[in-house]
Amino acid sequence: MLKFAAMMTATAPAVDTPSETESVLLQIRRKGARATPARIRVLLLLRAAPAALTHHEIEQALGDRMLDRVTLYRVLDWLVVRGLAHRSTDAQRAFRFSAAAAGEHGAHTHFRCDDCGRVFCLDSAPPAAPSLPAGFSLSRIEFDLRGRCAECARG
Amino acid sequence: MLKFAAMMTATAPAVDTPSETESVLLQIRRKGARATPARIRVLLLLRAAPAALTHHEIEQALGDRMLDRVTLYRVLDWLVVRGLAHRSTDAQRAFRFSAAAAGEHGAHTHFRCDDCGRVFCLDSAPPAAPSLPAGFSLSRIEFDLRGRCAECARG
DNA sequence: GTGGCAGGTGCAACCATGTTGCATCTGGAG
DNA sequence: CTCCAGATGCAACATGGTTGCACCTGCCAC
Ligand SMILES: [Mn+2]
Ligand SMILES: [Mn+2]
Ligand SMILES: [Zn+2]
Ligand SMILES: [Zn+2]
Repeated sequence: MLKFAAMMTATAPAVDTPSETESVLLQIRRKGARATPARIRVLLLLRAAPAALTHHEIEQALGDRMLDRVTLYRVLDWLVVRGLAHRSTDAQRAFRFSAAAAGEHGAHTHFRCDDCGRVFCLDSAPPAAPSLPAGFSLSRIEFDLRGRCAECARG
Repeated sequence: MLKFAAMMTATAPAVDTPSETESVLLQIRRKGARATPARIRVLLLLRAAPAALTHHEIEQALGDRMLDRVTLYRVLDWLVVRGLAHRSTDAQRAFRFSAAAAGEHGAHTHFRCDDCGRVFCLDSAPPAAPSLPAGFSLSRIEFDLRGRCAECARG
């Protein structure tokens, strides 16, 4: 599977432009918490990523300036609880994290690559819910498309 | 969460009637493999289960006649590879297994309880796929409804 | 029926992913 | 500048799943 470092340098502009950093810093402060380097760097990464990332991929991407493993888990949990990131579970039973688009809420469509395991967030709105058995209550719809991503299909 | 043993005795008829056993035995032999007690018992269980089960729940349900942990993993893998069972990943990042309905193929709708983690297979057909980015190839649609099941909503 | 053996099983060790407890450190309010 | 709630790092633990290898057994040939 593609290393995230390569993915980033290949497809994305510099991650920590002053404007992006400023935006992230405010996003964090607005939640009434400290804008620590750990949170800032991780949120910048997620916002620049073209797909949802695993804990491991984030570690790789942080490179030499690596955070403690546990701190990274805690930063990610914090981002999710505060609604700044999403967490989903991939086919390899690992969590994947993506930045929540500002103001975004509700259901949300994904494509998961069975080969490399990456999750791509699609724009198209998910379909409406069918009726459920009696007594069941619905809180959220997850509409996942599975197959191979362009990268993996090409290789 | 509800113990599977209780679930079974409460809702299902005897699991190993001669006809069911015979059917399962043939299903296995037709794949050109040995009909071992491990495979037979596990497949009977999956076919009788009202929802997708975790490795752990299957262990519990086997009770005193427990298989080795690893053997159970291998039996489940074998069933999945041969198309006799489905595997999905639940919100607690554990695999869940269900018997593949005979001759069934293609997409397939689920309800996952956020409380007890069980996966219920619904009958309704999933919606059609939206268009994908260039180069992506679709192999399967996963349409999951999340919320609380009747059991958990009541309690 | 009775071997023989490919395929299946058990056991021990291992790995990956995520969590908990606790001592230490620091962002940012005052 | 000081102070401390909140953030971090480190060690230990938990859970779910995998690998390696010796031993066992369903099932086919005879
Ligand atoms: Mn998403
Ligand atoms: Mn199913
Ligand atoms: Zn891929
Ligand atoms: Zn439930």
